[in-house]
Amino acid sequence: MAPITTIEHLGQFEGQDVTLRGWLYNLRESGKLLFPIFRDGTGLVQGVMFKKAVAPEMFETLKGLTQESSVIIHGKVRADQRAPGGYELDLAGIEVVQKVPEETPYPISLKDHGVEFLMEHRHLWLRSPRQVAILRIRSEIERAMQDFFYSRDFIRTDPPILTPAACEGTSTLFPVDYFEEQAYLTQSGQLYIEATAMALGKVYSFGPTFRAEKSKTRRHLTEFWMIEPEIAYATLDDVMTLAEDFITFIVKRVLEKRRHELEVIGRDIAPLEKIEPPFPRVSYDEAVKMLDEGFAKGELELKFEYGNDFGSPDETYISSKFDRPVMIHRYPAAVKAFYMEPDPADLSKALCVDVLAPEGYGEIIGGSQRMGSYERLLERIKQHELPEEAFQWYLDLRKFGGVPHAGFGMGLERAVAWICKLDHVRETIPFPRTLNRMYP
RNA sequence: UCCUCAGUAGCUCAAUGGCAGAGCAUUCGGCUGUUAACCGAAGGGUUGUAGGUUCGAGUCCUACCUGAGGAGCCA
Repeated sequence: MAPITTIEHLGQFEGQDVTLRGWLYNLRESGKLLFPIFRDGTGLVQGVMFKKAVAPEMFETLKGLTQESSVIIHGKVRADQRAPGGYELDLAGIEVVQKVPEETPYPISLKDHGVEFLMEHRHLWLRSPRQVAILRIRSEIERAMQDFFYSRDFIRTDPPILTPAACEGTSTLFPVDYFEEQAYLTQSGQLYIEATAMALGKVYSFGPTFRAEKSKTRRHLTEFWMIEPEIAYATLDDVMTLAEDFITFIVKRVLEKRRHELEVIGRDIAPLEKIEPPFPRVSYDEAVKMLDEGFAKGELELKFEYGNDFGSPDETYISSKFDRPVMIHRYPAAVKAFYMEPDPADLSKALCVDVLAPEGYGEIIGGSQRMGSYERLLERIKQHELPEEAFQWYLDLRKFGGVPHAGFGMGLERAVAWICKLDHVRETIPFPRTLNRMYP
């Protein structure tokens, strides 16, 4: 019995008989010759079957096979200049595991399809080479992120998904009936990992988060994955440097391990190769100057009003001026979250940072130094009309050995979309949840 | 919530207000090196829904439904 292997490892078996287990991706025929293309999740390989080389039933079996039928194939690996992957398989045998019925052919043909159709068949769309490549890159990024934090002695702590109260207002939360009580799906693990950071020093969390915003753009999902480090005795500068090293580490890992997948999706890797520290650090005030200049030159349609948060077009404009991620820091406290520490040099500003990805992908990281003072935090909670009782535990962190601490959160799907240069974040996650879609 | 665009065969799209079509997919036939193979044939339609204008509506008008991506908000 020939050894079982996968398409990505075929090169190790040149000249030998092997067994592959996968699916029929396409079938071309030319008279007495059949050219099936198989896929197995690791790649594509073309098989060749001459009518005279095999039993007549074998030839007819393959000839009648339909797209995406599952098959186990046996054949000899042969290097071939004409093959895109460098190898072909001279077929000796084929076992059909399940044949796709002719009356219900596989719906996703090799031609173009529209977004709605593909999303309706997401469970099958995932099989296409492009989607497989993207998910392999996503997996590599997930692994790289965690390798990065483990190599720096962070401990992973998992915050709850079900939470008792809103941390920034209820309008963007999904309510859940929790027995007799109202609960919500978390929109960030940050507040909880501030607590675990006080227990363990350097921690991170990685998990799903939920936003009920009615946003329908290429940058939004209602369910997305976020990785959040939180560090005791850290300042804004510390997390800005950490974010820079973090992004660089991830990009380098993808370039190292998933170069083939980047090729499959047609990603130009030159911009990724430029990702090196230091990243430009631009204060809010400096960024506003850039926007004013942009408006004066006619490169921006609307005049930016000082004190506002940046909109999407503003972020795109600023990031377009740099060839690597740009870190914008010290926004007006009024437009940022209640838990951010004020800048001692200008109390109207918050010690916070947004990292904007290059190539128009917008914000991928948001971080800050957290409020240290019990009294000031309590005042902010009251100002924002948040339920004080629900935040008692959070206030406790400032009462029992409070220390300066800081952290950030990165939206995984936006990072993957940028690294893969995708048009839409929906392709970065197996089953995207958007404003108008929960199926499949 | 607002703005813009789109909905015709299983899929991707055509059709000046005048006979609803092509490519792919499926089925049948042909081809010994095909690269989204190619060549020939067949089957396949409640033109998103409901009204309206008209001799006549896929096409024009109104409302609604569904979807898309942009604003706001955000990672």
